[in-house]
Amino acid sequence: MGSQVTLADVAERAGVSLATASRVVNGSERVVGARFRERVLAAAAELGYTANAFAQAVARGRSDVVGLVVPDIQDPYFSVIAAAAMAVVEPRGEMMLGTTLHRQEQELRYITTMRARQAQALVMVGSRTTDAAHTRRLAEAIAEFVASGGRAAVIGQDRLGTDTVLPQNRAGAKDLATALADQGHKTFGVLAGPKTLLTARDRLEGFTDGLARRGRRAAVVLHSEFTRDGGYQAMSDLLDRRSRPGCVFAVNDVMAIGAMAAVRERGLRVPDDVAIAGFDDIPTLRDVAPSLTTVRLPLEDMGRMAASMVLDEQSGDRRRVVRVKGEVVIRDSTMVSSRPGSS
Amino acid sequence: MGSQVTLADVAERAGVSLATASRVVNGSERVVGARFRERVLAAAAELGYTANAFAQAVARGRSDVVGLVVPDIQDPYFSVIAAAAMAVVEPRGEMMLGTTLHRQEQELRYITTMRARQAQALVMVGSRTTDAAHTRRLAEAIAEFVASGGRAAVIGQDRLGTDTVLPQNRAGAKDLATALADQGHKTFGVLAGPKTLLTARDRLEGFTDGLARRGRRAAVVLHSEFTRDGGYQAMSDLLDRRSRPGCVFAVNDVMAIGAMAAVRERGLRVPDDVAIAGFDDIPTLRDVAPSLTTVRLPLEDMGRMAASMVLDEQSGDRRRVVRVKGEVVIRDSTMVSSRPGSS
DNA sequence: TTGTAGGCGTTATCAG
DNA sequence: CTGATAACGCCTACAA
Repeated sequence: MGSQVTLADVAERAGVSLATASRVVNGSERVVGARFRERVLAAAAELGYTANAFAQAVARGRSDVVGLVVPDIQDPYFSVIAAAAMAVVEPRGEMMLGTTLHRQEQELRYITTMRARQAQALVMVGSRTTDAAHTRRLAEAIAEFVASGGRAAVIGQDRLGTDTVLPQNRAGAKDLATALADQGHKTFGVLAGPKTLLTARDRLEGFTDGLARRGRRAAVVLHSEFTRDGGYQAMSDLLDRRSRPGCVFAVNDVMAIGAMAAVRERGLRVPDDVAIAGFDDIPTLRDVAPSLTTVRLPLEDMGRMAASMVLDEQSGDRRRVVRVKGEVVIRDSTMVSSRPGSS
Repeated sequence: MGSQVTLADVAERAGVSLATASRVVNGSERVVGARFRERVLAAAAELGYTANAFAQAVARGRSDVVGLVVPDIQDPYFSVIAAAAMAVVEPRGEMMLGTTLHRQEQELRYITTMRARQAQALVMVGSRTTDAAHTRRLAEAIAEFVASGGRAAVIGQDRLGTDTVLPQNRAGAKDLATALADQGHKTFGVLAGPKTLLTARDRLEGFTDGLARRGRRAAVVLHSEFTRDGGYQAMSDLLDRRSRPGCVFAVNDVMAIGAMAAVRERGLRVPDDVAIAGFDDIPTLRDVAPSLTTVRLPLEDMGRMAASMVLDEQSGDRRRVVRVKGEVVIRDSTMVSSRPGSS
C-alpha cells in the first residue's frame, strides 16, 4: 500500500551493492569504508529509509521481541511488574503485550502467538490454577516455545517447568496471621478469592496455619473474584451477616481496597469497627487511608528479575526458581483500638 | 537455534506441495480438497507447526501489529486507556507496547520502531508540549509512518495531523472553576503541572478563565510534575506558605491524590482545612476518601475510539478530530463546610 | 573492503 | 484443485 523504501532503493541511490548498504545500516562495526558509509547513510536519510524488522527477523532467524502476558494491565499489581519488566526489555528489544483478562484460553493463545512471532523471550505473570489439564497444556505450549528457541520465565507458582519467580505466599500469610494475633486480634475472617487460584489458596492456607499457631481460627471464609470488586462484594456479604469478625484478611491488596470501600459505604470505620489487612503492598497503598496493613512483595524486583532471567542469563545453565519472601508491614488499618469486646 | 518446524516440513510430511500446505494453513477458504486438507492439518498437528508470523508479514507485505505508545503504563489514566484500546485490538492483531516515561526522544524512537515493524496502526496517547521543534519532528515521523502504509491516531492535542481524540481540557476546567465558585469557594490555588505540557496549560488557563467569570483569581499557581509525586510536592510547598487558599485545583487526578496525601500528612483535613479538586475521573478515585471532585473524561471510550479509528474506519475518508467533553463531578473533597473565613 | 548469490519461511501468480 | 516458481526485504558466507 504505502511507498515502502527498501534497502535496495538505498543501495541504488548510494551507488553501492545491496550487501554494502546492509552492512552499514545494520551489520557489524566498521567493516565498510568511510566514503561508502557516508554515501549510504545520506541516501538512507534522504529516502527516509527504515529497515523492515520482519525481513530482518526472517533473514536472521530470530527477533528482538519479548512477550509479556499479564491478566490485566489495569491492576496495579500487574502494571508495576509490567513497568519494571519494560525497563529492562526496552533497551534491547520491543515488547509485545498480551492481556488475558483472566481467561485461560487466552493464556494459551498468547503463548502460541509469541511462538509465531519468534519472540526471543516470554514472561508470563499470574497465578497458576488448580486446573491440572490446563496447566499441562500450558506447560506443553511453553515447552514448544522453548524448543523453538525462546526463553521463558513466569512469575507465580512453579508449575510450568520454566525459570520462575516464586512469591512465598504461604509463609507471608502465615507471618501476617501470627502478627495480627499478637497485635491482639481475636476473631478473623478471610476474603479468600477464587478457590481455583493457587495464589489465593496458598495465602488462605498460610493464614489459617498462622492462626492455628496462636490457637485461633477463621470464623468466616468467603470466596470471590481476585479483584477490587471481588473484595468489595465479599466484604459486603460479610457485613450483612449477624456477627462480624474483628479482623479481616483479604488475600490481595486490591481486594482489601474494595473491602474498605464496602466498610466505608456502610458508615463503619477501619480499624475501629473492623480491621483489614491485605497482601502485596502495591504502590497504590500510599494513598489509601487508613494505611493498609499488608505483606510486602518486592514487585519491581520481581518484574526486573523475571525479565533479566530470560534476557541476561546465558541459556546454558539449568532452570532457576527464585523464591521471594514477603515482609509483614503493620499499618493503621489493623491498629487495635481500646475497644471492649473482641467481636 | 531451536528446531523450527517450517511449512516445508509439514508439506513434505503430508505429501503435498508447499503451496497447498500454505493454502490450508492460512490462505483463502476451501480452495483445497478435503482429503489434502486433512492430511496437511494432521501433519501440522503432529509436528507442532506454528506459522512464522514474520515470514508471513514479509510475504504479505503487511502485519497485524498495532503499536500503542503511552508515557507510563503504571499511571491509572494511561492504563485504563491502554486496557480499552487492547480490548479492540486483541481480536484483530497483536499489540506492541511502548512506554516513553515522559521522554521526548522515546516518543520519536517508538514511531520509528513501529514503522520498522510495519505496524498497521499506531495509537499514541499523551499530551503534546510547547516544544515546537519536537512536535514538528514527531509530525514528520508520523507522516512517514502513514506514508509507508500505516494509520495513526493520537489521544491529546491535535498537533500531529492525525486522527485525534481531543479532550476539552479548557472547557472542562472552566466549568469546574465556576462550579467551585458557585459552591462558595472564595480563594483558589492551582497545582498546574509542567509549563510545557499543553494539557496542563490548557487546564490551568481554562480554570483561570472560569474564575474570572466569577470575579475571582488564583492566588497561587505552582508548577511541578504531572504525577502523583508532583502533586504531593507542590501541595507540600503550598502548605508551607503563610496563607493557604481554601480550594486547590490539581490539573489531574493523580496529582490531586498526591496533594491529598500531603494534606493528610500534615494532620490537616480535606475539605475542612483545604478543598481539593482534580481532573480526569480515573477509576482509582472510587477508593480515595474523601471522594474527589473532578472533571470526568470518558477514558475507556477514548481508548476504544482511538483504536477503532485506526482499525475500523475505511482509510479513504479524511482525518477526524473527535472532541470529548468533560463533565464536572462534585464530590466530598470540595464540600463547603460551615467554617468561618475563606482563607 | 566490496560485490555476488543463495537462503530465511511464506505468500501469490500462473500454468497444468 | 494442485504444484512449480517467482517474489517479499534482508542477511551473510564466499569470492573477488
